[in-house]
Amino acid sequence: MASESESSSRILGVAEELAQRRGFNGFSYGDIAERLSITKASLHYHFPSKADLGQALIARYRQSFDAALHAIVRESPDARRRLRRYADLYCNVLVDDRMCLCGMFAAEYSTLPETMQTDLKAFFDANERWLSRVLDAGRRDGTLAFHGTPKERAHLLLGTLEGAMLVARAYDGVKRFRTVARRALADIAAP
Amino acid sequence: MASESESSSRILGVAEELAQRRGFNGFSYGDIAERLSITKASLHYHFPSKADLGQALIARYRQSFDAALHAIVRESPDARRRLRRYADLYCNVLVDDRMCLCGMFAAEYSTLPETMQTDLKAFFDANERWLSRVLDAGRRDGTLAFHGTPKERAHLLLGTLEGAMLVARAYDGVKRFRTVARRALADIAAP
DNA sequence: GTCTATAGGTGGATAGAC
DNA sequence: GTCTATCCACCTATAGAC
Repeated sequence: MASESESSSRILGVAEELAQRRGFNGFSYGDIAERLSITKASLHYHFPSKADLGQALIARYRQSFDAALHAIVRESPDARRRLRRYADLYCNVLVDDRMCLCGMFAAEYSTLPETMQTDLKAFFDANERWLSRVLDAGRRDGTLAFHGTPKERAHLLLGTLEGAMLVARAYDGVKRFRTVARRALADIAAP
Repeated sequence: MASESESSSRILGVAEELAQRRGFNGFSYGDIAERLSITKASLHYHFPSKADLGQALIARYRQSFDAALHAIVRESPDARRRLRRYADLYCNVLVDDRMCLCGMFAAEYSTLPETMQTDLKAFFDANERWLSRVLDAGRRDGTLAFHGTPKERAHLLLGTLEGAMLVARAYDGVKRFRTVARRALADIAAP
């Protein structure tokens, strides 16, 4: 893993914002260059092809997501609290008028380079493994109650949050998202 | 409402497929022209700008969706059965390796022309009105059971189905979608 | 309605100087 | 690492002949 130069991480920050707001096919090297007041050629020095840039975006996003998940486990012992904080991660993205990076890339899936497709699935897999464990533990200790396997529930919950986010963005609807997310979590809380 | 020429509807058919698979920013007049063995200039005769094409796509999609919803109401009196058939609409899109047209456009929302944004919201509004009514009726006659308002539930259900679709497509996962959709519907079936 | 031809712009990407 | 300059492919869109 290359230790990131400051230039690279500034580039990734701008690219991430654009990708989350407009999609991978919705921004160009020109857009990034303009915002950073550098040239497109300089960008190609750091990320030779757009596929490289996209892969770096997913890697970075995943790292920060993983860190957030670890923090949740460390700081919140209760399963319901963990899920609420998980949903808050999505919410914080939405208030900044962004879509989840990987949800956005999922929409564009068939147009992405293979490397990005592979890393994208790995991101979702990691999310679902984490959710599965939290759901399983919560049901065992009696704080959660739901039908089906934890894995199935994890699929459902991930889909619900991504989908609620997707639709809410068209309505500038952070409030809408919050209501839906709370409802979804309340449904699996033990009575 | 212009009665559609045969050329126009053939163009829309191809454009719809491309839009559902690759997104509005993921296909071009050139792609359509190639598949229909005509020139790009001919396409511009029928749809002067890409915004016009996009608007026509949403209008057409909404018409066929509305027709399907009416058919469901006509043929299925039971609320649970109606919801199952509603989910089947999504499933039939997915098996063709497509995403819901409007779910795809929702991802690209901020890059779309204003006219398309407006029509997109109207599509979701209509869907949620229909779902609300079905959910409300089902709870009244005792076939469904859920917390919160029918409108809230409609938001949740729509988000869940769109999101499950979004993620499932990355896994070539019709089966995955079906499982998630069944689970979501089972959650609101009366015991 | 469909064509040829073309305009005017932007996309990702590279060569080579500094 | 960043620049200028440039390549070539592709994009949406238009003019005008048939």
